[in-house]
Amino acid sequence: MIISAATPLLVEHGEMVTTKQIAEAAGIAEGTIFRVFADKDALIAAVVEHAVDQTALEEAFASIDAALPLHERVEQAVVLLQRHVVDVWRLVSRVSARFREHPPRRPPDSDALKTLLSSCELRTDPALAARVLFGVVLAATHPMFVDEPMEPGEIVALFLHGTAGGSC
Amino acid sequence: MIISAATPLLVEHGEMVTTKQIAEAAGIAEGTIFRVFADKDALIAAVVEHAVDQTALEEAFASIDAALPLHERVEQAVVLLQRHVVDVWRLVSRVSARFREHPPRRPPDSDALKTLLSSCELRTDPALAARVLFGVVLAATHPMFVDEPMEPGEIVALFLHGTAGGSC
Amino acid sequence: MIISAATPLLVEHGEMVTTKQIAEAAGIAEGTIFRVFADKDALIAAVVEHAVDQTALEEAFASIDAALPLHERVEQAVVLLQRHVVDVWRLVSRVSARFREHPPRRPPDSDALKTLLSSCELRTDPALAARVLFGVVLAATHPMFVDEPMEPGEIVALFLHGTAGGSC
Amino acid sequence: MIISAATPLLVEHGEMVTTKQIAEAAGIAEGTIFRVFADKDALIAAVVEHAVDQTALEEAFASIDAALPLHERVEQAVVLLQRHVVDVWRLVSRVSARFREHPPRRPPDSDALKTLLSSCELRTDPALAARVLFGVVLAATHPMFVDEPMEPGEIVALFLHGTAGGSC
DNA sequence: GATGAATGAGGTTTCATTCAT
DNA sequence: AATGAATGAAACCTCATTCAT
Repeated sequence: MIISAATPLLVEHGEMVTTKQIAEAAGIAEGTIFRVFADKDALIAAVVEHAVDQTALEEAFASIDAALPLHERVEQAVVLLQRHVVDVWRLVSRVSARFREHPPRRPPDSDALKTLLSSCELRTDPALAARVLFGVVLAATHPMFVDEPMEPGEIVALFLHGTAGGSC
Repeated sequence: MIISAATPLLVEHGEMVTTKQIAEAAGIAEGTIFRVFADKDALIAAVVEHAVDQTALEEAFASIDAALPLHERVEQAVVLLQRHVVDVWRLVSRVSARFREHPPRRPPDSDALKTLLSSCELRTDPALAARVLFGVVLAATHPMFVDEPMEPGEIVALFLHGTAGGSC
Repeated sequence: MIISAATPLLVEHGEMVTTKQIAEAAGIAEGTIFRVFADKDALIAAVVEHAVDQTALEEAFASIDAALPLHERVEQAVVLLQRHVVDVWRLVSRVSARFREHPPRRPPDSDALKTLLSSCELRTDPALAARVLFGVVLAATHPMFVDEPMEPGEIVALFLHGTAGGSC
Repeated sequence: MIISAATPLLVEHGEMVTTKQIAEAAGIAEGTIFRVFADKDALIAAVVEHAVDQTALEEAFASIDAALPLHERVEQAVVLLQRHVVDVWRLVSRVSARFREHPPRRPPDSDALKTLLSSCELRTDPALAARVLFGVVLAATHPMFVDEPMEPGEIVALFLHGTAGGSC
């Protein structure tokens, strides 16, 4: 599959990746790429569209049991977001220029995630909570920011209770 | 100055920016670039090195009055980080591939910021607090995540007290 | 039929025509062309050979009644040549390079036309007369030279009596 | 000069000529072509425009002495047209597709040639005379029609007196 | 026999880099 | 020192040709 072969190369090299590299990685001839995609730009667009397709992520959020205690629900959401951050946002940030006009739907916009976070136990509105959760996960997971991803449980605690509350 | 002319172009186009574009923006001839930098790669490296140079940021952190109440100190730090996020991390994320080997020093690594956050009022260690603060600022400021940056005061509240504590 | 589908395309695009275009016009698969012709060059050669096949033209010339008055015979020849010029020479001139070595038989070489013009009423030899007739027809008919073809009768008059003989 | 190097190649190969061939013939690097012309199409357009520029031809016609006897004037025009046919119309006919919309100015449209032929000694109007002269010259000169160009004097005689007037 | 997806050689075009001025 | 025309390697892309179906 061309798209799956191209994705890691696009993460690695950005739009500087060559069609030759992609063809080699996909085990096909260079010309074959252009039977499937009009040009290199269309291929990149397809890779990104495929990567940011959040159907799977949305379904995963939706399948989290709403009856669980808040911190367990959030922890499961964190695990999903961590994987997504590594898989997708490294790609998106590499080719962000092409999102000036039509930015992709962002994980914090997920309705299922907002539903998950619409608890009377939180004092913020769900949309803001989702965004903050994503930000903390990002900073605690993305290789641009940390060498090793943080543990989900630790992320949940920071998200829920903040950093204040020391011993003095 | 070549570097200052090249920086916004590098943010805009990533490494796909051409030396011709940079020369035009800098108001010099294309060939002159190569009297200053060995090749295009050296120019990009210099742009990034200049951008991530945190001397100014470090000094700004250091100049925050340690006698201020915690939330005011943090708010001033948030303002600095927001500016830095917009100015620098958009660039870094566009050319992140070249940081696989030698990643640049990240804002949360700032000693002055850690000192600022080494308060007994926080229950986390300063390094973790700095990282979380950066993550929240990033998610609340970067155009890839929000259309409009959030207010610093709001960010501080989330950082310090988290999202928990609803009315039930 | 591949050849008849390819002919107008070859007139339109010259040798730049693609085998894909020809296959589409002929309503067949691209690969089928190569079951019939060794390669694209052989197809073009066949198209040209078919186009310049003057059997029909020769027979038409031969069927002109030799008992008719000279100017009527010539006029019928002009009509035939005009059709031939439009149909064939637009093609030949587009691919003329391949005739450097083995040029196709040219209309003025037609034996029947020469016979038609071997009249004691003409002061030129038939071969020259045929060539001149063809030249006048060409300049008076080909869309490269005129917007609208001239009337056959007018062409005959010029051929027979030239342009001299004004009122002074 | 790129244009003068490209002209004979365009006559020889039509639009199938490669930019590599042109660069080699011009003794320059292939890339240099694209510093001068936007693309291959612009180069071809420039070659044709240069070739069909009839300023020189027009001036040459205009410099023919109007006081000369008609047949001498015409003979000088024939010589000019013969050279032009060989130089220019072989090129134009090879790339004629691009003249569908805006055909180049044709030699018979030359005002100076019409003036030259506006003699009371001719019974045709000058525009028609010019076209006929061009047609006869074409058929008597172009390598697509004759192996060896005919003598100018012979062409003049055919033009002026036609072919009729045999011995019976 | 016919098909059309796949191929890859080769065409057009770009662009980092050089160097005579 | 600065220039920018020239370079040519390499990028993107086309298309004649092949071959498994």
